[in-house]
Amino acid sequence: MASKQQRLPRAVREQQVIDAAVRVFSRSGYHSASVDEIAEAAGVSKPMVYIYLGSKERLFTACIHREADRAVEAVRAALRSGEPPELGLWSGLREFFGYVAANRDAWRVLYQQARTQGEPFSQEVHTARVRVVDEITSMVVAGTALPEGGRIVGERDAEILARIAIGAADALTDWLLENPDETADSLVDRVLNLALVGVERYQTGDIAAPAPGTAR
Amino acid sequence: MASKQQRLPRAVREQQVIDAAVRVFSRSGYHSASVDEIAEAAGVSKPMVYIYLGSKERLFTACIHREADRAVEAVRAALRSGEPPELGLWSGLREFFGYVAANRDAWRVLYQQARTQGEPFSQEVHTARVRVVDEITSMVVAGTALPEGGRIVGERDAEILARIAIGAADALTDWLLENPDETADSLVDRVLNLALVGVERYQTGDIAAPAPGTAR
Amino acid sequence: MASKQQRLPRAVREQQVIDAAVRVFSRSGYHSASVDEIAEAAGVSKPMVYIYLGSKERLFTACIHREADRAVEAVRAALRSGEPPELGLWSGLREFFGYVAANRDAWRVLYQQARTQGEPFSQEVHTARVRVVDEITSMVVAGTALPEGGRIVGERDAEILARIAIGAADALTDWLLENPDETADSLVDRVLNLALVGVERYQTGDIAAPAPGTAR
Amino acid sequence: MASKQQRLPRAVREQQVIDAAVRVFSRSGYHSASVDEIAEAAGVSKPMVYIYLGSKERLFTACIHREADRAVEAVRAALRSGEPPELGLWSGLREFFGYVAANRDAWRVLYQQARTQGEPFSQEVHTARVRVVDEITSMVVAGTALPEGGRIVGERDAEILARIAIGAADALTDWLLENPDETADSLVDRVLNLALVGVERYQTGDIAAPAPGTAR
DNA sequence: TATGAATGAGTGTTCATTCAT
DNA sequence: CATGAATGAACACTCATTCAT
Repeated sequence: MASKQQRLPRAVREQQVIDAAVRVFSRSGYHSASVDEIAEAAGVSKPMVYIYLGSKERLFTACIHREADRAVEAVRAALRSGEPPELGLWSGLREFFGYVAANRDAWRVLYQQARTQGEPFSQEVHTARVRVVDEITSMVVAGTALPEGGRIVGERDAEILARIAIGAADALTDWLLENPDETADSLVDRVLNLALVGVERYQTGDIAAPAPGTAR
Repeated sequence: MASKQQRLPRAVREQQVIDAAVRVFSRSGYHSASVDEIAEAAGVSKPMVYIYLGSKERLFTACIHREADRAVEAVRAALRSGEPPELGLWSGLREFFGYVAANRDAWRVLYQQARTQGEPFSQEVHTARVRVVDEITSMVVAGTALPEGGRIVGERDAEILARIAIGAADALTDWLLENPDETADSLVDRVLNLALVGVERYQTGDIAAPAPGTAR
Repeated sequence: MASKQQRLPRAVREQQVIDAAVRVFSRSGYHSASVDEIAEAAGVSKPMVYIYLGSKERLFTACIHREADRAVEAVRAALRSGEPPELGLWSGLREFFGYVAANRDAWRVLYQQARTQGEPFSQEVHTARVRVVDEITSMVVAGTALPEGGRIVGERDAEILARIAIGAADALTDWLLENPDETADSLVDRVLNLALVGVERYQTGDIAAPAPGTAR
Repeated sequence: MASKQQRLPRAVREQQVIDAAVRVFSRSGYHSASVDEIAEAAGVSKPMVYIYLGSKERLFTACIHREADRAVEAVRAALRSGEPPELGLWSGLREFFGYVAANRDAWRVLYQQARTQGEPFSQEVHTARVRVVDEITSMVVAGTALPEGGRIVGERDAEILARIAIGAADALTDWLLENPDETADSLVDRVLNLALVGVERYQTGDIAAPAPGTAR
C-alpha cells in the first residue's frame, strides 16, 4: 500500500520506524518480531529499515536508547514540577508507577525484553537499560526521597531500594492489566495503604521484628 | 558425542532433557534456544527430544510445569520445617528469596521467559506460571505472614503484596548476580534492615505519611 | 498394547504385516505411509517389520507381488467356473470389474500407487504390476473373449483393449465410490447398456464411422 | 547455478516455478518431490518458491489449477476449429487423447497424482480436478458427441462414458510410452479400428449381446 | 524371539539481509 | 530516494533404520 513514499526527512522516518519497532518488539518479543512486520507497521519498505537502522540488532538497541531517554525525561519532568519535598518519595513512586503503567510498550521493551534476550545484547543494551534503571530510581528513591538526609544507609542499600521499586512497578503493572477496573492511581493508593497498615501493625507488635542475620 | 547410545529408561531421559532445556531456555530465551542446542546439552540426539516431549512448545510448557511444582514444593518444605510463628513473614521471604537466588535458571524460565514470550503460550503456560506465583506468595505472604489475623486488608491487597514480593525477588536476584560478593542471606538481611530503618524514620517523622489519593 | 507378542510362525506374521501395509499404503500413499503406522496397524513392533520384510521398499514390492498373485487367481477362478463361451467377454469384464470394486485397497496399491511413485520402483515393481495387468487382461479380453477366433486383430490391439479395460475399471470404481447407491453389478449393467446403445446408434447412422487416419 | 539474480517480474517467475513443479511432481510424485528439487529445476532459490507460492501444498494446488485451465482450453480450442459435426465424437476423442499424450507431465499431475495423494488435498484439489474431468468429457463425450440427440441415455450414463474415456486415455498413454514407435494418432486409429471391428463382429453375431443383469 | 531406545539424514519453512532497478 | 526481487543460513520437525537388551 501507499506505494511511492512521501519523501520525509530521514530523522522523521527513523522515529517512525523506532515507534513501530517498540510496538512490535513489545508485543512479540525480540526474536518473534520480524523485520517485515516492523517495516509494514512503520509504513516503509524493508530496505529503508536497513538503510536507516543498519540491522535488527541495532534497531533494537536504538529502541532501548530512545525509550531510555524518554523514560528518564518523563520522570524527571514530573518531579521537577514541584511537589512539597516531604512527599517526595510518595510522589516519586507515583510518577514512576504512572509512567510504567502509561507506557507499557516502552517499558516492556526497556525492562522485560532487554533482560531476557540472550547474548547478542549483553553490553550495549545492558548498559543502556541499566542507565535508566539507575538514573530513574536514584532520582525517585534516593535523591528525591530524602533530600534532607542524603543516602539512607549506604550506596548499596539505595540501589536495593531502587531495584525493589522497579521490580514492584514491573510486577504490579501486570496486575493492573489483569484487573482492568483499577487505575495506576488506585494502585498507588493501595500500595501506600499497605505500607501504612504494615507500619501500624509493626508498631502494635503484630509483626515481630526479625533479628537481622537470624534464620537459616 | 558422549559416546554412543546410553540406553536409559524413558523417565530418566525425559528429566535430563527438561534439565537441559531449563538451562538453555534460561540463558538464551525461548526463541533463540534451538532444539539442537538443547538436545546436545542433554546429551541426546534431537529426535529424542521430539519422541519424548513432542515439540519445542510442549517442551517449554513441560519445563514450566516441572519448575512450578518444584518451586512450590521447595518453599512449602522450607515453611513446614517449623520456625517460630512470629517470624513467619520474615522466614517466608527468606525462603522465597533463597529459592529464587539458588535456582536462577528455573526462576528465569518460570517467571521472566514465561511472561515475555508472545501468543503461543497464553493459556497453558500462563496458568501454570500463575499457579506458582499465587500459591507461593499466598503461602509466604498471606497464610504464613499473619496467622492470627487472616487476611491483611482484602484479597486484592494480599495479591498486590504477593506481586511486590515476586517482582522484588526477581529484580533483586539480578542485583545479586551483579554483586558477587553478596549472598542471598546477606541480601535478605539488607532488605530487612531497610524495612526497619524505614519504619523507624517513619516513626520519627522523617518520612511524611501520604494522604492516600493525594497527588497527581 | 498387546505387549509380549504371541510367538506366531514367521509366515503368518509376514502376511499380517503385508495385510496392514496394503491397507495403509492404499489410504496414505507410499511416501506418506510411515513404517510406524504399518507396524501398529499390523500389531507388531517396528523392528519386526524390518526383520521380516527388510525395508520399506521391499515391503512395498512384497505387497505388489502378493496382490498381483491374488488378483490373477481371483479372476482366473471366476472364469474357470464355466460360463457359456459366448458370454465370455461380458462375464470376464464383470469379474474384473467386480474384483476391482471389491478389493479397492489391493487395487489402489497394485495399480495407482505402483504407477505414480517415482524411481526406486522402476523395475521390480513395474514388472510385477505389468504381470497382473497383462495376465488378467489377456485372460479376460483376448483369451476368454474370443475363444473361437483367437486374437482379434493383432497382439498390440489386444493389449490396447486390455489397457482400455483396465483404465475403465480403475476410473469407474472411483465413480462407484462417489455414487454409493450403485453397485459393481449395476455399474456393469450400465456399461453393457451403453455398448448396446452405441452399437445401435452406429447401425442407424447416428454415429458416423470415421475413416481411420482422417483427422488432425 | 544459472549465475546470479535474474530479476524477473513476479508473474513470470511464478509461471516458471509452476512449470518446474509440474515436471517434478509428475516424475517423482507429490511426496518424493522436494521443494529444493523444484526450486533448482525452476532456476530459483527455495525461498522464492515460498514467497510466491506459499507452501508445497499450495504450490501443488496451483499446478492443478493452472493445468486444469490449460487442459480445458486446449480441448475447447481444438473442438472449436470446426470439424464436420458428424465426426464430433471421434475428433473429440482424438483431441483428448492427443492432449493427454502431448502433455504427459500435466496429465500425470492433474489426474494420477491428484487422485492418489491422501487427505491434505481432498477438497481444493479434488474439485479442481473434477472440474477438468467433467468439463472436458462433457464437452467431448456428451455435448459434442451427439449434438442432434442431446443426452445419450441419462446423466449418469454420460458421466460413465466420460470416466471410461478418461480412464482409457490415461491407461493408453502408458501404453504409448512403452511403445515408442507409435504416435498419439496411430493410437487413435487403432482404437477406432477396434471399435469398428467390434461393431462388425457384433453385427455378424460373433459377439453375443449380453442380457443386462445376467451373470453373477 | 521381540522390543524400547536411539539416531543420521533430510524436508518444509522462515528470516535477516542484500542487490538491481 | 525507494523498493521489488532474490538468497544463504538456520530451524523445527519427521522418518527409515539400527542397536542393546
